[in-house]
Amino acid sequence: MNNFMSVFGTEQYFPQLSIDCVVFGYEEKSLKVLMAKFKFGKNIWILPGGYIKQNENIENAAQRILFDRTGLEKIYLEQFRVFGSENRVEKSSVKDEIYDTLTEKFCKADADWILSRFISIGFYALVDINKVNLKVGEFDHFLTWVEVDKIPNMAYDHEEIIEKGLESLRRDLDQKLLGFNLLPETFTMKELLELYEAVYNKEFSMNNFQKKMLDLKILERLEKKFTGAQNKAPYLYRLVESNHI
Amino acid sequence: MNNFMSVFGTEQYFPQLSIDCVVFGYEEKSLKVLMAKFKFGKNIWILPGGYIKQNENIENAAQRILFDRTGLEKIYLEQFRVFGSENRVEKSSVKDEIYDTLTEKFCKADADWILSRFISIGFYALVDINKVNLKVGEFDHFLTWVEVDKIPNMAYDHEEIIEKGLESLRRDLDQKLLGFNLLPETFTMKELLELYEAVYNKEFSMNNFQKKMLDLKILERLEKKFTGAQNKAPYLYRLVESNHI
DNA sequence: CCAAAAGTGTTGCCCATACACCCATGT
DNA sequence: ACATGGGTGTATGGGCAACACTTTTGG
Repeated sequence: MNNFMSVFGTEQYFPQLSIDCVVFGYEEKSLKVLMAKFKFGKNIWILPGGYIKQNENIENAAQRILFDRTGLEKIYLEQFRVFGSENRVEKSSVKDEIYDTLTEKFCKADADWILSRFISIGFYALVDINKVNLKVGEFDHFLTWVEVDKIPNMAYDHEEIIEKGLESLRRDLDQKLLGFNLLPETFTMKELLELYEAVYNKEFSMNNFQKKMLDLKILERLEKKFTGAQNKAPYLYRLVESNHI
Repeated sequence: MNNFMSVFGTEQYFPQLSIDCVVFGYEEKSLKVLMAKFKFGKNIWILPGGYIKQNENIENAAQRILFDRTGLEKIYLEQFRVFGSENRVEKSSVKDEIYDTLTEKFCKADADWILSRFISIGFYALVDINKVNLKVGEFDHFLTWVEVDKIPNMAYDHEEIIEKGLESLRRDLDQKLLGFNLLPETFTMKELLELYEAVYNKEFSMNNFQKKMLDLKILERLEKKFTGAQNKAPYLYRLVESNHI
């Protein structure tokens, strides 16, 4: 194999620049983050990420990277920070562990490219977890959702990226009314409340929360949701069209 | 001159990745931004920027770039966004205007490197304008402060960068108590008020502002400042040490 | 004493919180 | 009828804005 030709196709990408995504989903009253078990090495967990093509803008690159993993288009995305300490990759144990495997699978040039020093643009994404169809990426063994308070040890600085992503989400959720991106089309007020409680890891009182939400005039009340439980049936709500972000 | 060797020294930097800084200063009741007249071409205005060395972290690179322009160390810096639409540089008229000049001054390889597609990390910086000693950078004809509401047409997407930088400053100023970075050590309450008015382009009432600031318990009252004016002399204040950011 | 501007006190409003209560649902 | 949880109304307190007032300064 020729050492000067990339098998992976590195020429089409920006060198030393990557995107890492903190994809948030909400399920069973918990806020979860999508992560991948790395295909090579042992027990290496990483965020879904990828590279930026030379003729692609950054947001589109992130959309493409996430479409490949989730099958979803037009995901809500927010750039929140750039990560690039000198030793994110080189000083990590991951590098030694996978260098040989990458050289075998691709070629030396690719392994060097992939394991050079990278600066990574952090995005967070909000998805309706029920609409996601997980599909592994080039370097993923499998993908899985993990609750934000049960994040395992992760490769490189990916734990820090999740942390800063969550901070940014907390800063923006209420201000920009982003929560609806994590829920299905219709939802009860209690489900919305529980989403907020999951994100902020703190309890809110139902009636005041309801008043605040209804005062915003962005929700339309639909029919009641009869669950068969012996109590008053809650109303379903939907975000009025013009307020979708 | 050898086309394969860089005169400018591009090998030491991350390719296609730059930093652009929106440096804010406050003077004569106005919020100002530092900008440079580009050394080549005609009437091209750019933000102070630069590149990231291979062995340097991002924040340090920004500090270095600004130290070179202002003589200040440990400037307050905040990364606020990445800019990288496909056509920031290529589609701009600036490219054609300066390509030949750059080829002459450096070499073709350098001109190509400098005018390739760049993704730029936007920082905003807050400085005490009186402490700044302006010094031109490699590509600057001269540097100057411009009021935020009098920004000229700028090269590439630098107007957008300033706009987003100002939005970020407005979001952070009060929350993170950053205003003091724009003022000298000691200041009157009115000066602080006027700084806020300049940043938010809106008036605040003196007594309520004063109450809010004093309630924060982060200011210590010093001696009065006698200006010779025939009115009550205002107190000087200083941010108490532990609250410096 | 007076004009100018600094600094303080008082009131009312809005919003978030806490508490109490009423309503629908299925057994 | 009643337990369960959804949904609404009312009082309380803190923070902010508007207004009125007192204090200091140099002429």
